Amino acid sequence: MEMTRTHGAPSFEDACARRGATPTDMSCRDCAVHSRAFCAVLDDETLVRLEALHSYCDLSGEDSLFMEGDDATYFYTILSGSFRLSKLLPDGRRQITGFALPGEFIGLSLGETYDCNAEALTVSKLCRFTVTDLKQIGRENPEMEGRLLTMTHTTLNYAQDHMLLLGRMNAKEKVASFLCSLMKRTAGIDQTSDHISLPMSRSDIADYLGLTIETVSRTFIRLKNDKIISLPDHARVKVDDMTALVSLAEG
Amino acid sequence: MEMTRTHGAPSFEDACARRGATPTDMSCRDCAVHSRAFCAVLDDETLVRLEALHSYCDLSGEDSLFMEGDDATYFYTILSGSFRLSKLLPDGRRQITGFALPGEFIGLSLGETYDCNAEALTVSKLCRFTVTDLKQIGRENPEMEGRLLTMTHTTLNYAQDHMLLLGRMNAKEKVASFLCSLMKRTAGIDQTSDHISLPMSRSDIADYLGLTIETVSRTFIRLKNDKIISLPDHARVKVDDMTALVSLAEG
DNA sequence: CGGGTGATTGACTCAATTCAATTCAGGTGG
DNA sequence: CCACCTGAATTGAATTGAGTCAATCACCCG
Repeated sequence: MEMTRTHGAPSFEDACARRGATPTDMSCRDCAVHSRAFCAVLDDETLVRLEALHSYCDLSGEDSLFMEGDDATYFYTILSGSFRLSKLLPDGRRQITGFALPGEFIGLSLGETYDCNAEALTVSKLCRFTVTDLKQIGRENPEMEGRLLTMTHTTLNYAQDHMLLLGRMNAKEKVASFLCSLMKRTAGIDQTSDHISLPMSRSDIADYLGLTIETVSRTFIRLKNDKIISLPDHARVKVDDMTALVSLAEG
Repeated sequence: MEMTRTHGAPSFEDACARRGATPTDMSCRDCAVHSRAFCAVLDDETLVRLEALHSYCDLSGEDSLFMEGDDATYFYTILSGSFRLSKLLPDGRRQITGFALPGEFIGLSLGETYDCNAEALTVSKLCRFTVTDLKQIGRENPEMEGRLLTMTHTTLNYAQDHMLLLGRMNAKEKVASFLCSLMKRTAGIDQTSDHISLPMSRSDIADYLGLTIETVSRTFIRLKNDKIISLPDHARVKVDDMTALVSLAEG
């Protein structure tokens, strides 16, 4: 599986272990992402139990959390940072199926193994449970499955919208749509004025939108020439004409 | 919303009502799709209750079951036939996000309204519950949410594989991949020898694969010229070189 | 046997890719 | 502090795979 190297995933599943799980004495109820996370529906008593079962895990940018086919040992909740989830073809072509943000979970899978690759985009902190523990908690707390269902369904909705983008939009619409969704999704988490910050590389954007890096680059320039956005630097975008951007994004 | 006409969805949500719900006296336990459906995990007592709550609904090919934005009144399980699920851009461009087969459910949504269009491909029979009743059953039967979670997760997995196809495969790989998945999915339901039957039109295949009908047509011919498939008629495909087809499909 | 729809085929176009420089930005060490 | 290095991003030129447009064909169905 060395073709993943070409996408810069230097380390493995146990980046966590290497860095050491760093339990803190903060309670689950006070966790910054509690209200957004799967555990939001659990009662206080269960939360206390969770505190005994969880461990933490820190990654820096480009670290791989797990790869498709690895044994699905842990279930993770993102505390801070962001992740890219991807699938690969045998020859290395990559499709990023989504970006995961704080509060969201990663690593839930149907079988024994993970079904996608997960890599940190930035310095990130995760809270993890073993899949075994998670299943046990689920059995004892039926409301949790409902919560996981809702969250999985939200992801499915994103996936379906993204299929429409991949299959039926042109480059300009794809980029506009990407910028709009990035704005919407990060709105609640880190409001950075009117600038959209891009935590991912051009290559990530390309593999998310089904384009090449060259086309992504050219499309940003075209949107700039159309006076719809400005590009203060590589990692930031300022929206100058929101109406035009949204109307492009809608198709 | 008249652009949907161009995709041949002549009727509305209440095709059901028009045709009349046709309750039979068959019990849920004896239902042909019971073991595959969401209700497989419910106990006998609950199944008896379901029998009082459900109604049936018949559609013929091209009938629309519901459209994106319609009030999500019913939750449906497919008893026979097949459906296409799609999303539209305002100008009518369409992406088919998936095909639904007997045993699978359609119509589960996060909000008050359906989030995609659902149309019958063939004569079809559905079993339906009101969303209100379904929620009630869910509250009383926690194992049902787990079942819905698994089924939704399966759909999400298909969606992620399909994103890889849409974003990163060429026409030949897309068509090969489509034929392989059709073979795999229908294997358990209606085994029709070594012929794959295509219940959907070229236009449906095109909108599923993110291609045009012309390209789909040309690609079938190219696969035929490569001696990988034969085309006895428009609605059927015979696989002559499975190895080559699979290796194309993998990318 | 005509009419109509869906599928195929052909000729041409073009949006996006490919390949090849070039520029830019951030980090390092003298 | 600046020259150098490296990987990422941009830019340019040439290519091409899939799309568009326009017939034509094949098959139902009345």
